[in-house]
Amino acid sequence: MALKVYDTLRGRKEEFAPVTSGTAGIYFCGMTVQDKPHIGHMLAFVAGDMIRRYLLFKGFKVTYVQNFTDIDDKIIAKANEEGVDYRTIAERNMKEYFTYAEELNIMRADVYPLATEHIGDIVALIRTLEEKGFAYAVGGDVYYRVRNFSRYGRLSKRNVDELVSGARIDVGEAKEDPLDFTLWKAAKEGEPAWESPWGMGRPGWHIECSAMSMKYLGTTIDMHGGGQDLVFPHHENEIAQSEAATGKQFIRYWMHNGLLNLRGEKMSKSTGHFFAIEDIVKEFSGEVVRFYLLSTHFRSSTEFSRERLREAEAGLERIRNVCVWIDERLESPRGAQNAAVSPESSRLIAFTDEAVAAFLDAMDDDFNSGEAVGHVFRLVRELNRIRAEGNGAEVPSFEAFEKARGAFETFDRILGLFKGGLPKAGREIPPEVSALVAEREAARKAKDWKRADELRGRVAALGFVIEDRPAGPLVKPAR
RNA sequence: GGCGGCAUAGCCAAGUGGUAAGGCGACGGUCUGCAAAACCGUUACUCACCGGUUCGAAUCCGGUUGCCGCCUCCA
Repeated sequence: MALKVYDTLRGRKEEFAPVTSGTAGIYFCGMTVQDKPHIGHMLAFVAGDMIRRYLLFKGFKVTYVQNFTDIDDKIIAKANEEGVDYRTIAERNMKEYFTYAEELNIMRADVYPLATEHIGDIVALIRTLEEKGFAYAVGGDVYYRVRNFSRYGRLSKRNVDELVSGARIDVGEAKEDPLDFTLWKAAKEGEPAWESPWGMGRPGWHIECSAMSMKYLGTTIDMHGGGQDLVFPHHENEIAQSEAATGKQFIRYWMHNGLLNLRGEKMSKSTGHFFAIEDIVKEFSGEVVRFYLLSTHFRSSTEFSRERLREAEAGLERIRNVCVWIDERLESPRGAQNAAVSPESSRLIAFTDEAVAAFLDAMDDDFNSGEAVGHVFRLVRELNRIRAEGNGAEVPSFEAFEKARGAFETFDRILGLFKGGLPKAGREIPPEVSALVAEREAARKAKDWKRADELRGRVAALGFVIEDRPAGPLVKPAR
């Protein structure tokens, strides 16, 4: 099945056809680093990461660019508030981003362009727009002439004439039309500023993304992603700027993730109504947070909930347990001795193939990770069933278990479930823990349950849990 | 007011023409010294409501109700 991608502009799923066959250029709108990242941001970046991983899995040569907008009014305001340079604020929040991106197993982008490091490209783009009649300078400001771009409003399904009522002219602005937006903003006294043909100033919001995306990915880019709240005006303006300058289609597929709400209200930096990822990661592992975010299709908006996180934690633990069991089977010499052609084996191999195929079909359908996760769980249950019932001759073969492990490797590679690769059987148990476990086994043989429970308590205090299996105790790190 | 989207079990959630994935939870059972993990069974005769198209609709069309987002900074 071919990969289908929902494009916001066309409003429907389309078969993915990149500019150059076999390669995919993706630009993902990163943060304006005015504040620390919240869980809603992370949803967007996890979604982008999952899309990228899937394209890599499909064999595409992917170039992934995620910007930071490191200069804007809010950053300046924050810097003034704290009495520091704007860079201090920007750098601090970028560092925060990287810390939690790593927690959530988000791959590093190929390029992380900063607005302030691309002033030359931005100025050049504005000059082009000026020459083509799409931009005009008034004093030290430069504006985009929206009504000159006939396709304006197509992405966000808005009619230019109906937009006028919402638009407004701020005090001190000298726009020709209320719809026009700022490309370059003259600096006030004491503000960070760069040289330009229009005097000292800084780029407006929107233009940096046009300049940087085209610089790294070309004039026509395969995919551009971001939150649904960026559709208007940010992405609408990006199209206007880029296509007016180049005369070419800017983006082939617009991908917008749904927003994460909190108590029925969108999380927002400006109102302080949000959960910083920093606080959530104190309660749940980054892997759990990621799994939670991927359990729903990225395009639907959802409600942030600790209860859902707890459910995700339980579910991920199930997957982890089965991976550990597969590893145990493959590591045990007994596992290798089973006949390759038992009915159990062929059944498991067929089931695994079917589950992987269904998983990939779901991913091909607009990266439907929610459905894909369902297929992961189907295989989990099948394996657990074998584990519960299977003993003796009907245990599947080494090859069948290898097949199962391969399936989970595929799931992990695409969804990024586990930071250090697939969970393995506990082979790295500290000697003091093993000693306690052995002591407890002796107590259990002697039916000294009190002593056994006490020893289990001591093992727990060291951060490990014991599961008494028919074949002996399994020790694993507590989660 | 304009534009867009969504309504599926106790909760979350997949499903765009062929008769309801999956997870969490709950209840009953199995295993177990206990626990943990796990398995089996039960948990939507039905997909907000009303019409229509069709041999057949949760899925398409029209209408109604409710919720949400955007229209201002925002992933």
